[in-house]
Amino acid sequence: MSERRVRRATIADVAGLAGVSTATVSRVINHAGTVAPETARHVRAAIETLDYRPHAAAQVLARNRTNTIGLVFPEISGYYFASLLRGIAGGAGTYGYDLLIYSAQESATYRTAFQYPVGEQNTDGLLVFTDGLPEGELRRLHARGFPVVLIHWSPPAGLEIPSVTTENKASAYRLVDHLIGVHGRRRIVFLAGPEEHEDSHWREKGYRQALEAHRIPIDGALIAAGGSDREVARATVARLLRDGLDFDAIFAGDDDSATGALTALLEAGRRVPEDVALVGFDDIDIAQHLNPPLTTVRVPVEQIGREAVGQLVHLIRTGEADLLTLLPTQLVIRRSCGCNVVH
Amino acid sequence: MSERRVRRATIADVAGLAGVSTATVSRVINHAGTVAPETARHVRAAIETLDYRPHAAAQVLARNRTNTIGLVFPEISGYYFASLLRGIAGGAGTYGYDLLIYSAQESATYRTAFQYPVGEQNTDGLLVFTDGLPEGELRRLHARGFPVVLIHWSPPAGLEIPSVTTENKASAYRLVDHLIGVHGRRRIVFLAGPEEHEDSHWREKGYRQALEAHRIPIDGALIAAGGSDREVARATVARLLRDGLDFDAIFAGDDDSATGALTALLEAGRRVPEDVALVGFDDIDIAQHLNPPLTTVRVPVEQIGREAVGQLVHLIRTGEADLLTLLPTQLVIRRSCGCNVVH
DNA sequence: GTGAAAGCGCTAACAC
DNA sequence: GTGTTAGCGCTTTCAC
Repeated sequence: MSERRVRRATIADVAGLAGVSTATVSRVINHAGTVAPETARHVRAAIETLDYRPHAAAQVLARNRTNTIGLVFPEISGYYFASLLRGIAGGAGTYGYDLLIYSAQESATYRTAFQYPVGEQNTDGLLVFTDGLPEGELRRLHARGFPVVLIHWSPPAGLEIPSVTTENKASAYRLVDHLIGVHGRRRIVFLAGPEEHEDSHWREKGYRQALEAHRIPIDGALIAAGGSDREVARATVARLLRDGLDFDAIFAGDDDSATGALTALLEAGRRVPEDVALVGFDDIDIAQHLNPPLTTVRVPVEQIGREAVGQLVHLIRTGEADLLTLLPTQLVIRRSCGCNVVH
Repeated sequence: MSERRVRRATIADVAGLAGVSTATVSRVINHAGTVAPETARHVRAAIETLDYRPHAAAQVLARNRTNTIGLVFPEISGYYFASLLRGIAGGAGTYGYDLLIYSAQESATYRTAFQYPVGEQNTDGLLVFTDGLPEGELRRLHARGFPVVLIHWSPPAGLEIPSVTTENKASAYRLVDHLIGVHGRRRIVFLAGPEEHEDSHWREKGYRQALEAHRIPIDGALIAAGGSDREVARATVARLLRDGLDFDAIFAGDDDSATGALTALLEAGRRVPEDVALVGFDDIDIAQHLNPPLTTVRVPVEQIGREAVGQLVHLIRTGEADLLTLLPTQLVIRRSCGCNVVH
């Protein structure tokens, strides 16, 4: 197919047709200043006739605000991401901001420029998910006083950048405590995420504290890589099983990993939870549909997204925001831990 | 925390510091025209010193192109969405376009304006997923010759708008044919999606043709609502089971529904695939981790996203694009259909 | 209540 | 190889 483009109407065209000045048209568009009802009607009629849309860039230039929020993240994947984006898109909509997104994974190929595709030049503020931006860029933005809010990670040392995340440590503690206290498990595997994954770090802390509280010595052999990646978790658990490691439970770090761990367990003929209890973290949509349904911690992902937008908008408008927002979680007991719940 | 904003440098500041005109700075920024190497070095030094970033809106206004692609969709959810967005974000990056996204779910609250938050005023072209935009807006854009590409749906009658989707009917046919031909199933439930869900419509066509090919009469009782929503699928299958409907297989419409159907089946004590064979569509990440692993059709979701961007960019740049792009699928046999595959 | 006009920061045509 | 300058389409101040 092929198209011929139609010339777009400008504010001057509208003004001409309505027999008023561009200033008046602008007032009508923005519901600003005072315009006689009759005049306004003419203007609106002209807008309709010409199918006029204010040119966004021209407005931005004149107003000196973009009315746009930028979102940066390292990679797009999984249920978790979709929920977070839903919250962010919803929040942006609520506050009347547009959403410009940039995923770091796409960059390498073509970015030779000296700038990120999203930043001060095209947004009023940035939301950065986990380690979406290198420290240098973060420092630069901070030095310029450009509004930034972090999601699911903390600023580098010395940078006072607000961040929004969830109560990882205490929740992990409760989860592992449940495994030990209620189900008598003592050889609990923890699948740790990558170094830079802060959530995993705090969850491991909670895991360790729970063991200590029950006077169970920490066994390094039980802590293995696999958090935050389904396939890695699957491979890791398969390996532990092959190696004949003795364990009676797995805390998978997150639900995605739990999924992989479950597959490995079933493939090896282990019964869950009879032979090995399994718990995750996040409560992604699929958790309740696993077989057995997964015991986990519900993270209010969508709400985290909304809250982050709220903090950012506040920062943009007032220059102020809470340095740390910690959203509460909830233990979700299903069957994979050994409980026998009707759900 | 609180911030003080720093004044941003303009092209004039850079020109001043480097002792050249703004035109020269512009040439350096855009690698356009000719600039003496020595001069360019000075300019770059000035840019560095002032931490200068070209104001995006000013560039847009002067160039008369936004270099931005808009993405519109009705709702954000599931693995499918994440994969699609990954493809789109990747494609946009490859072609050097920014990505502005808008989810219809956010609108109602605050949009009183006469325009969608994404359109001719702030993008060079639009990607519209399923029924993300009402027909009226589509017609308006089309009338203006504004570049639009549809993903996973067709244009309303009479509108020649390019669309990118996948081979639904033929794939559904092969899937159901497998259930009948290989596993001897004859009472196959189909979980249909909502009316406006085109994919579901074509998949149902494939389902019907496969039955006909095997001379199995279509039984209306076997076609029930539930496609494209996990919870609806679960409830529907639970009801069919309660009602004592006789069936030996389920074609769930998509993997999300298959997940819900599986839960309902297991809760009712049915064995999959022994009592009831189950197949899905899409091959979302989780499909292989279900228990039993799900037999399904692999839809190249990420590639669909990339291809859509490719078509849109071509349309923007040349005014031409393919009216229909149909991406091929692949049957993925796992165990939920009754096959006994090592995977 | 309305209009004139000065920018907003940049690009690109043209002149030198 | 580089500078001058006229827009790009809008908002907003200041007059009237």
